[in-house]
Amino acid sequence: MSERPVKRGAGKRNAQRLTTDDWTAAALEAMAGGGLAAVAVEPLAARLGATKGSFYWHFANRDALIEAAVLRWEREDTDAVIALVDAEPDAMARLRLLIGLVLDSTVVTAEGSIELAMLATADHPHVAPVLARVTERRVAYTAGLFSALGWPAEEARRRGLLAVTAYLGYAQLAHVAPGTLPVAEEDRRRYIDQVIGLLTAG
Amino acid sequence: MSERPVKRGAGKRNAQRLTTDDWTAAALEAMAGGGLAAVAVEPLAARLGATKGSFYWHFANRDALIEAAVLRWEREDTDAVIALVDAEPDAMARLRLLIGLVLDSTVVTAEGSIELAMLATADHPHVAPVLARVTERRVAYTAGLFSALGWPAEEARRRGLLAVTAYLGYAQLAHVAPGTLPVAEEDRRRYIDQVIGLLTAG
DNA sequence: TCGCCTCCATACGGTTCCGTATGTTTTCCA
DNA sequence: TGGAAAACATACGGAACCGTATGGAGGCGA
Repeated sequence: MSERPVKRGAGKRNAQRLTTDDWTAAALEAMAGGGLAAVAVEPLAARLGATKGSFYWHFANRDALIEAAVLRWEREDTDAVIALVDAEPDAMARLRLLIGLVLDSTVVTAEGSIELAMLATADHPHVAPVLARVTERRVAYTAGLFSALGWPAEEARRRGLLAVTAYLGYAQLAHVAPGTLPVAEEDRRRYIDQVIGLLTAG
Repeated sequence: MSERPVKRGAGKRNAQRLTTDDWTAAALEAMAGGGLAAVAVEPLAARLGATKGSFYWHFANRDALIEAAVLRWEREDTDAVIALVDAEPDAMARLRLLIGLVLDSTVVTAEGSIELAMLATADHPHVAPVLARVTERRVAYTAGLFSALGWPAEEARRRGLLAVTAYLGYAQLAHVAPGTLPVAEEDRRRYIDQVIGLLTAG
């Protein structure tokens, strides 16, 4: 447990004055731990060593904080994997890298994932459009990978769709029934190889 | 919209006296619509045309209602598909039937699914064990299907795992980005055929 | 029919959060 | 260095919920 509130992004001074970024960072942190319901003004203020007076100077209301937080998440955290994978020149290696990265990410951030919290509140008016955009980008990118591997557009789309569902479902499994997943490193590797093999079969 | 509160299971009389089943049914209904947070005593009582006085006679507290509701869901609603599929004698036909049924179920109950609400509150002390049991049963059953199709145990396990993640992910996709899924009946059929083809490839 | 037990309504206190109103401190610049 | 503006604290009212306390209506057996 970190003693003081964790600063996100470029470290500001450790003074008392808070910025809007401090609040959105705390909001995302709270969201990762307790879902959207944990993004509550008064608890957040207490966690930051401040009061509501500070918050309501930076934001109009709780809803504005939520919107700013999820938009920040979309902007800063969702394209990281795609950017990393896209640096790889070989198409097949890109696919391998992508599958390996995302399946590993589910176990690393098993408890307290922001993404799981977003999925858990997908109906919220400010969460829904963000999730829709992020998801559509992922499907399009993954489908593009299969296109680059030589499959025709519709076939590539279906395989990309299956790949994304396999990731989303894996994240859910890691959350609700981690015992069903392969734990040993060798078993994990075999599972990933199997997924890649089946996704590129035929 | 149904005018009067919907009775779940065998229809009781329409009188004023409420049973514990009436309360758990209303709880599941509320959960499907608004998640676990919507399972609140006072709103539920209002929806049933009663007051909290009635509720606290049938249950010790809100937590007891939640536990009873999720246990009822596990008991009554989670093995329906397995029971249906298991009646089919041919193994390959069982797999086809299973995949078709579960992928169709995601679109039918797109809004207001109890299962999505459970996944969204997977951390709750009473929800977690139920979800874990249900998920493990599903993985085991699906792995069994692949075993019956001739694959060795570990290989069957991996394919069953992939099948379950494909379902869970599909349900999430249908919820957060339905636009990415095939809408036309022909496209849906092609996608299902593709999934089955890849799951049984090699 | 009398009293008991079941089932429910009413009324209350307590908690947690939201949002506003208003005063207080800090910063920074003219 | 004074004073406005920015950044915060304090205090309040209100909503939504939980849980308890208590009393009342209605069936049912003795």
